[in-house]
Amino acid sequence: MKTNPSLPTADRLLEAAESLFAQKGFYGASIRDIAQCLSIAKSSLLHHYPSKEKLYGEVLNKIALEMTEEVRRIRQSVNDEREQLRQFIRLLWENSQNKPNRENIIIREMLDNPKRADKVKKWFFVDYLNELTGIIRSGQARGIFKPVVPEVFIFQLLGAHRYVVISMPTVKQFFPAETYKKVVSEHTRELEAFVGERLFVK
Amino acid sequence: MKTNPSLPTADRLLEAAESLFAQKGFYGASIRDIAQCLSIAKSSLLHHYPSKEKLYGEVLNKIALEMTEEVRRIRQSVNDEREQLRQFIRLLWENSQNKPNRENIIIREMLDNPKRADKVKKWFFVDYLNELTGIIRSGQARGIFKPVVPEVFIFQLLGAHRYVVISMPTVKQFFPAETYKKVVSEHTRELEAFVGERLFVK
DNA sequence: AAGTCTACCGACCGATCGGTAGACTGCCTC
DNA sequence: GAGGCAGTCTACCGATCGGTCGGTAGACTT
Repeated sequence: MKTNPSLPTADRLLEAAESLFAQKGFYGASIRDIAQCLSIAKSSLLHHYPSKEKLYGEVLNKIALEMTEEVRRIRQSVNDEREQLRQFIRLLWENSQNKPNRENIIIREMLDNPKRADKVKKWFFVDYLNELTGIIRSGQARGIFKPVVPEVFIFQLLGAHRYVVISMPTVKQFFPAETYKKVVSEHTRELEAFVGERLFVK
Repeated sequence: MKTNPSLPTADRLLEAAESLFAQKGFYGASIRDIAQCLSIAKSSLLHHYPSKEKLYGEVLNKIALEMTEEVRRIRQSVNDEREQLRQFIRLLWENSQNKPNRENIIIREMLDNPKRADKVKKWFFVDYLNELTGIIRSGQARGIFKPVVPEVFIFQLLGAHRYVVISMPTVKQFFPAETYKKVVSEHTRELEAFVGERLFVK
């Protein structure tokens, strides 16, 4: 794992932590390994982040802020909610290519959250989800979306996408190469068809 | 964590292991804790399963066999592929209620698999997935299903379901109680609508 | 020049990890 | 009754975990 050497140490640690937490999960990744990515001592990491939990929290927080901001930008740049969703699906796909760690960490967080969550007042991704359900509600108010339950629809859309993304390495390994190619090329098309048929009023 | 005391120790260990691996993942769960669920010593566990990896593998294998068998039974009991899929969705929902550990373990396995998989000849869930894509292919051959890519469709369907299931605890905690109720009550209805609109030829 | 701050280090801590060795116990078989 | 075997135990191992400690080098302030 390489990090950008021109960044401050604290930011490079966030990068390395994001990558290792994504690969191995909270328990599987050790702060020694994370520090080792920058060739610094573990105690130096603990100088920047007082505990492993805090470091993990900062990683989640950074991801959640970035993702929320991305959706807000889409909502501001276009008015039509149908186009907002199309752009959102494109964004999902781009991020799964450019920032593949995100999907892994988010899903791991959902799995581990019930055991850690009592310490957290507000969950990292509430804002993000509210932005997304906001798009649905707004479209429904204008009569161009069917009356689905916004939360269900968004969770299913995100699930359909993220599950495919985290499945990719497995598909690549255990299924024919042709199958893998088809999954990659047809995935977003299918997502768009799902949204179009299930949500958009004809 | 309680296990059924009338079962052989080896089976009770599988039960306990399934539960703990589901909750904490492979690294987060310790064989000490698993043995403690039965109030036996850790070395007694290692008498039944020679290593943590082997135990984990047995858990996965058992789950995969059960799930594959469930789908096979559906395929044998009804002929119409549309009805097979409807029953499969019902099965997904029932299992998410009765055997909530499964979804967690499967998703954790997909996340961790790339790092562990080199030791495995054949992936645990290949048969299961082939049964499911088989339903799609069979329906397409009979002209009652649209020409989607079977693998993409199945992965998206499974993803839409499993993501919602693993999100439930989080939704319950950070969203209004009413939202949680709506997600529970509308989830399978939405899945059925997804299949109906996206797959079935009208 | 003295004091202060940031960044970093190696040494060390208690706890826990997965796994091993050897002894004991009760049951079945010869 | 002897021997084997399955199942369980206590005791222990080396490795690694997250975290603390005292201290150092250098930049900046006053």
